[in-house]
Amino acid sequence: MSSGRPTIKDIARVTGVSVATVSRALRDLPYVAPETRSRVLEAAAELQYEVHPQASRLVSGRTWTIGVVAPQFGTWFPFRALGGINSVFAKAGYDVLISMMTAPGDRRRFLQDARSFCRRVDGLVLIDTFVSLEGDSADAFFDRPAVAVGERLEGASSITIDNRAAARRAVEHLIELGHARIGLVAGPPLPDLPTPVPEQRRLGYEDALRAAGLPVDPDLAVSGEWTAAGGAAALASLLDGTDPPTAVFCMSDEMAFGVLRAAARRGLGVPEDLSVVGFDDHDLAGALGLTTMRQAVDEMGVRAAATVLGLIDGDPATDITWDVPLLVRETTARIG
Amino acid sequence: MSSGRPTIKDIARVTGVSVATVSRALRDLPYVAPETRSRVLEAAAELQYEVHPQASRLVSGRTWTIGVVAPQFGTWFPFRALGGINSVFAKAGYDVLISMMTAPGDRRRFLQDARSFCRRVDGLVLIDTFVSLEGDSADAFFDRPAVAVGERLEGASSITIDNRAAARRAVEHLIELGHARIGLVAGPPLPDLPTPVPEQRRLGYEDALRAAGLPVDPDLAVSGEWTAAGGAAALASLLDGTDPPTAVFCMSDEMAFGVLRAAARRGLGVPEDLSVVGFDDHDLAGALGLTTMRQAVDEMGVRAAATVLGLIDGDPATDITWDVPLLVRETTARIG
DNA sequence: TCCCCATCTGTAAACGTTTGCATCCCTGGG
DNA sequence: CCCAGGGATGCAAACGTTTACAGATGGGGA
Repeated sequence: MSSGRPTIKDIARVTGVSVATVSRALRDLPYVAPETRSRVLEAAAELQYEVHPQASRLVSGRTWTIGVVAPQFGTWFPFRALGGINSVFAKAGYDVLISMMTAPGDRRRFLQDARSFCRRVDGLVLIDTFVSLEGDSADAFFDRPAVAVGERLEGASSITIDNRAAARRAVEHLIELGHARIGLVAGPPLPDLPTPVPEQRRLGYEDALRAAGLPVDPDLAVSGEWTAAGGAAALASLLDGTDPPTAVFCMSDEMAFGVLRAAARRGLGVPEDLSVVGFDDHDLAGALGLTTMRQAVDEMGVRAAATVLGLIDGDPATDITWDVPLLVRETTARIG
Repeated sequence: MSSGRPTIKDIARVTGVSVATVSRALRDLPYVAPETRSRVLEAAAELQYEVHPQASRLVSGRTWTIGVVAPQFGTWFPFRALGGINSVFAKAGYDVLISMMTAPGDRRRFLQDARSFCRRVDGLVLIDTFVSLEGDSADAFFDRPAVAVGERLEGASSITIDNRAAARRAVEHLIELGHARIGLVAGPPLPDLPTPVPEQRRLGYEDALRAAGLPVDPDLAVSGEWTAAGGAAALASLLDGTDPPTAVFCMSDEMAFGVLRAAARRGLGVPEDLSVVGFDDHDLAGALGLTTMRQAVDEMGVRAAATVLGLIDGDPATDITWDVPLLVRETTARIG
């Protein structure tokens, strides 16, 4: 009666041993005679047997699944990270379950479903989720090994960057090149995603100015959407002001791309007339020659995944701060 | 003895009914007295009960999980699609399991694991996977409702675009503007990913030229990597030839971005000196003013997901060809 | 009044594994 | 020759649901 997929029972019948022995043989457990084991494996191959995941999971308690939570604000960052994360887990034999927050309303839904989502997985990677700001809702995550990338999480591991220091470094670079009027192209706080990132980068910008004894001119800081179009609009308003900047720091590369484009349309040469530095090292940044702060997202993803694996094996929680080096390319130059 | 998470049994004990009744009440099945149902629901809420997915899946056979397979060649396309796909499934109560092919070797691994991957899911979305070219390995996918996006799949549903016609349309646009020497910035066939896409787009390019009575000059077709850098390199070699083109069609927007950049570095004005049309409608295309063929990836994803849901409900398989309209922006102009 | 049927509920057998425990056999040391 | 002990195996009870089936109750039509 082997109507459906073969089960462990079928193998037992064929080889003449008990299901227990088959189970042990298949999982390389000790106390199985070599000859028995090979007979079992042979039969399994013959029948094209594959373990029924649900059954195995029910009794063992392990799901062999990792949950990855990612927002879809800005497609670039989370997907890149996902690539790194996935490769590690695939190699380790884990399935990857994703939960993306596409629309604003998704965040509430996500937090509500968090408990049941966690129940399906052995571990979690939270990308830019900022659950730490959610109070008790976040508790759901803590009965599983979890690592947050982009935020520090009490009771879990984390991989973060120092946004403030990195932004400061970017602006220092411009100051070193002799710029004194430096604009800030800021992204707004995201609706529905309580991230401190924009604020941190703004503070870094101000830190650099103050440390150099330069004034912090509110007219030089404008914000637009976190997109190329937003960056273009921001630059336009910056250039329309009296006494426009000779350089700008953009909170993201995508915004910087918009700035580059807007500058070109106005006939402004980059970097001769305007220096631009971005943040991220977007896939296109290299090809477009954008000077930027490199966030090695895929490597961070790999590391996050490895950390989860470690936590599952009982390693203690760790907080890693990832380095964000300045990458000088062709959009910044000494003030002419 | 409720040490771990509460089970259906706990609810049964608390409310004084049998587990069968609890199960029925929780799932909104008929033949449960309204008063009983409300008592059960109350108790479930009280205990913070949640169904144990593995147990439920074991017996019912449904996993409430959808598998999404995506390559990570070019981060843009698959992630955009994933966003659309995910939103639909989340709403319908399905988990989304992903399998990404990050490195070349991943493809073989993926095909080997296909059978067991399929076993975990109720349905599949295959993004640019081109399993149809794999012979019997592809059979694994066919015992589950599946929809392929990007290729036509015998025995499954599909959502595709007509690459040849779209490419032809792009080139026709250039011809209509008076261009006669039109370059092709082609992407190479991908290692490890047997896709007919580059070939199709090349044929479309040639179709347009031939239909207009223009010669197909092999010197005008160069290929570079599927990246902005590749596009830049391709344009360089195109311009270094004798009798360079006045317009180029790029097989992807990312390549077109590189072309734009390379043109600017050479002091070539776009579109005055060179017209450029891309393919995809990348996130950045709008902000950069790139004329391109719009592939509405997220909508395709949404549609693919909805199709899978339909297949699960017993709908017949369908093949959808998605429209790819020309989007005229600012990188193409009448020759002159 | 009787019977039938619809509604409600409970019992128990699945689903396909894993795993604690018991059993048997065999070898080697005393 | 006996016994200890470990290797190899089997038995059966879980794991937490779903679901076929059977039983109980009550109301309405003949």
